This record gives sequence, structure tokens and C-alpha cells, in this order.
Amino acid sequence: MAHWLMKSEPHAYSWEQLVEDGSTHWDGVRNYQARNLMRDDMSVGDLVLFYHSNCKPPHVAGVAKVCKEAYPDFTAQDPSSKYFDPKATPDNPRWMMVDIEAVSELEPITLPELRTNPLLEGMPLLRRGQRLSVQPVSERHFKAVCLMGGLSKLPE
DNA sequence: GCCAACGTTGGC
DNA sequence: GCCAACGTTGGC
Repeated sequence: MAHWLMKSEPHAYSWEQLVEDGSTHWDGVRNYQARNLMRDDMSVGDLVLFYHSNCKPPHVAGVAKVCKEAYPDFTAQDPSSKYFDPKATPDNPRWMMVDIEAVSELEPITLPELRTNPLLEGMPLLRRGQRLSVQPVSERHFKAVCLMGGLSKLPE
């Protein structure tokens, strides 16, 4: 099983919203590297750190789980969507999404706090200029973040 | 609001 | 295929 981190701006879609919804389509990813990770490497049951970006301070807000493997992101073919991509067609949907569900709330762990934990050295999120909205996380790093957020053991 | 660090586009 | 121009992300 793999582990991941997925970013969302809380005003666009927040952890609280995911808890309320139970699960959601992770639509709007328009970066090939992130798409390929979702399409090729994500499996149902993988755990996800839900990260709030572009807010003060940025933080990890909870743990989610992949509950549906990658399938075409239909918003790319919807002209009324802000994620519309004229190059996406039924034959070549171009963009993919997964579904995730809320698993466990965490005490928010801020980016500065993450940076102070020596166990997280080398975590991609902490690299300068890291913009990828879907990132792999090692199991070791994943566990360390969960501990910081008050989880004594990893969710099933 | 600034700007570094990208990724994408398109002329050539 | 190169690369300059441009757009976006996201921390600060």
C-alpha cells in the first residue's frame, strides 16, 4: 500500500467539507505528473494526508483514503466547468481523478511544525519550490505526521 | 503583494 | 527540438 499527500486550498475544498461529504471526486488536477501518479500508482485503500495549501498557516488537516481508482475527470469535458479542457474528449479524456473518503481528523500540523521534525527530512512537501498537488509520501514520513497530529496508530 | 520555481505554449 | 514568453502555484 502506498501513501500520499494531496493539496487543496481550503476555500476551494476543505477537509471539513470532505468530512461533511464523506467522500468526493478529486477533480481539477491539471498537471501530468500528478495525473500519472493517480492513474498509475494509486490504489483503493491507499492513505492520503489531506493538506490545506495557500492559507495561513498551511497545514495537514486529516487522513483520507482512496476509495475509487483513477477514472476520467469529467469536468474536463464540461464547458461550464472552470476545469474545462477543450482538448479532452471521450476517446481521450486527458485528465483523471480518483475518489477519496475522510478517515481520521488530525490536530492541524502546520508547515513550520513539519519543518522542525527531523524525522521528516527529505519529505517532498518540504522541498523548496515543490508545487505538485499529488505527492507520494513514504510510510515512515506518513506515520510521523500522523503521530504529530495526535494519532497513536495508523488507520486501517 | 512579491517572487521563486516550476510547467506549458508556440514560433522558429 | 530549442527556448523565450507566459501562466500558475503557493510560501512568505
